[in-house]
Amino acid sequence: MARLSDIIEDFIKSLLKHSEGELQLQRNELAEYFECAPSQINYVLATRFSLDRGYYIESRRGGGGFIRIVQLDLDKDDYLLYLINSRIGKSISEQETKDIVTNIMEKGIISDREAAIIKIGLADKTILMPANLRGTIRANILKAMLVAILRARS
Amino acid sequence: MARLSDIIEDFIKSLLKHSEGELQLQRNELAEYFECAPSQINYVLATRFSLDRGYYIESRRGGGGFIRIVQLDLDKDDYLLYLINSRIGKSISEQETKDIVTNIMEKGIISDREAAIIKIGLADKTILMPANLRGTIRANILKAMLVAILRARS
DNA sequence: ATATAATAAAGGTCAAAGATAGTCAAAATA
DNA sequence: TATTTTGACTATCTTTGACCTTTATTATAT
Repeated sequence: MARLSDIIEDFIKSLLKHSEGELQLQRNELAEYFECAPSQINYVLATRFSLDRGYYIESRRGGGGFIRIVQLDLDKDDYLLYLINSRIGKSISEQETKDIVTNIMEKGIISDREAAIIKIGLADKTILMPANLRGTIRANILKAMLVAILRARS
Repeated sequence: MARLSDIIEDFIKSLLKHSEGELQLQRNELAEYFECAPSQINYVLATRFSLDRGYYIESRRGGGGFIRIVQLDLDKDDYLLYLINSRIGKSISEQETKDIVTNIMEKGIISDREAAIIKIGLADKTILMPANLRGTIRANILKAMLVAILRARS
């Protein structure tokens, strides 16, 4: 028996195909269509449309609320993708971050100013948290920012 | 399904475009035009034409009363300093951050891509910490990034 | 004519109700 | 055991309406 989550995944992917990699839908509507709990939609999004898999989710609550799924334009040997999926991991130090950011600047992927913004924002001095948390926070933010760069390129 | 508040927002913005950044209107008239409660106009003004978004509202009650919406045009460096030294403070929400960042983008202080990097990096979803810490972390990072922008320009 | 009181004509505030989406952990299933 | 499904509870955003405040105009008294 095919799992419902997989069916929903396929459904969303077929919608994405017909909409140029960007799609907006309503959680409750979709849940009703598949006769499942609304939170199952969140489960599908979290497990099948994660950053690691090349998707980015935005949403809004309240009247007229929605969920937007953006399919990132993935080039298999994209260096940014490697950073996001393999290099950065769960936690990263300030020095490693600086090295990575300087590197993508030198490659011409980001500007001097973008590099400066990211480096100062993710410095130890800026993230005033216990060291163990700091590395995690930094990794999450850095990965998210690289996604923004990936997205802005196409 | 489209939010009425967004429609009213767009309407006001199109009026502003044709009137050089300053506009006077009557609350009840507008409410009647959109068939909504007059207080919804206040809601739109408060959420879409806030200071953070670069607008200033004046009004007057009684006979001949009006609401005036002024699109602010500020000195870039002064505004950045104001944000860093007064506006942001110890903690700031995701929505306020988005408003501010969108505003400085519209003013030409940062690029689209820089705005996207900052907004995605400082989203609730990115900083996965208890809500109280999140606001503090965000405020510190945002201020640091604005400093980088201030330094990199001029 | 002048001061004052009543009325009308705006706009403001706030909280409740309505509309979505998110989280988390227990229960079910593979 | 790991993954999936469900549901109770939470968070956020929008819409509405009852009640409040301010300003202008008109009526009244002196």
